Amino acid sequence: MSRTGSYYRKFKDKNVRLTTARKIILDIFRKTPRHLSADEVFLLAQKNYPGIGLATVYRTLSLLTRLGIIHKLNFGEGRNRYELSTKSKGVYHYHLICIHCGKITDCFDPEKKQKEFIKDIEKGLLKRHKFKVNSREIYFYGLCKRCH
Amino acid sequence: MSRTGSYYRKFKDKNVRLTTARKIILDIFRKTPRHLSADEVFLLAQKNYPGIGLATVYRTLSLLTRLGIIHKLNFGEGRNRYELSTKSKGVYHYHLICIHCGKITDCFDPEKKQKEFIKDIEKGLLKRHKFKVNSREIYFYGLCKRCH
DNA sequence: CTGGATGCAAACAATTTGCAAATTC
DNA sequence: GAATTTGCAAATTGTTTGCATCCAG
Repeated sequence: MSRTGSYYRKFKDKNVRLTTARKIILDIFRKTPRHLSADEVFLLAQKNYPGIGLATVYRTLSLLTRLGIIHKLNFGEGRNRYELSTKSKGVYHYHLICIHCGKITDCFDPEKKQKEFIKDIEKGLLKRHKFKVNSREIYFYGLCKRCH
Repeated sequence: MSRTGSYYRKFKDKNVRLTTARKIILDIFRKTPRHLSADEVFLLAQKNYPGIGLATVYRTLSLLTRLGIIHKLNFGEGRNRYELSTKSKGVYHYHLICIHCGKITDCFDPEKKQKEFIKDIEKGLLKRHKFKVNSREIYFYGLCKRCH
């Protein structure tokens, strides 16, 4: 509830209505540690809320992205995926994509210095390019454990 | 010609036919320092080769990607873009995407140490995850010079 | 000459949109 | 009660595919 509350506050702040569909979808992201496609969200949502429409899912995904609550990803599959934004927690992670079997792995930064390094790069971007970084996406493509 | 030759060799090696359409499209990438969508490639190709079909463009993009000559990118616009693969030259670069105006900027690594650092991360991925990195994509989303 | 490559149109798939009915505040 | 939000179906858009014809090797 405490964490949920912090999300709900973002709705209030922007004068966005807190509807059943939106609560359900937000909950799905909070409970599912995966990169979900619109379709997958739709299927999961139907379990608790039959009758929800796919269009609503799309509209909600777009809204949550705009609110900075979730983050859109693309692994080159021809569709988008979404994950809870970890920006607030300051957790940086990479995505490993196997070019053979398609498996996607989250790789949380095991070393403090890596995060520091990325911050360094971002400072440089601000100084040299006047570009203010909001979020970052780092993908490594290659062969996973099982495929090479 | 010398560089072109090195691309053509990849065709020969894989027993892939060197057709007019393919030469034209390869040339477009060699001459255009931008991230091109299939549609843009199609339009540019028509200038030198009217009558080329969009399907051929798509098939060629897929082929060149498979040959490792170009690299597929996605900036969350709902379509893919492609750029000449710089892997062979060992040049790493980031993409800066402005979330306000949509402008995309290439940012070539200005400091040697950054490249070294990424190599370091990749060594770690191999050791800890047994994941062999083939290529990487780094996107920074935020506000560009003009938008903030 | 022969199999791979092309162009065209039709097929697909993900996402978006218009609109009347239902909800939230 | 007023203004958003929803569900549905239809419309869009990027990409893929089937097939007869064409062309590189």
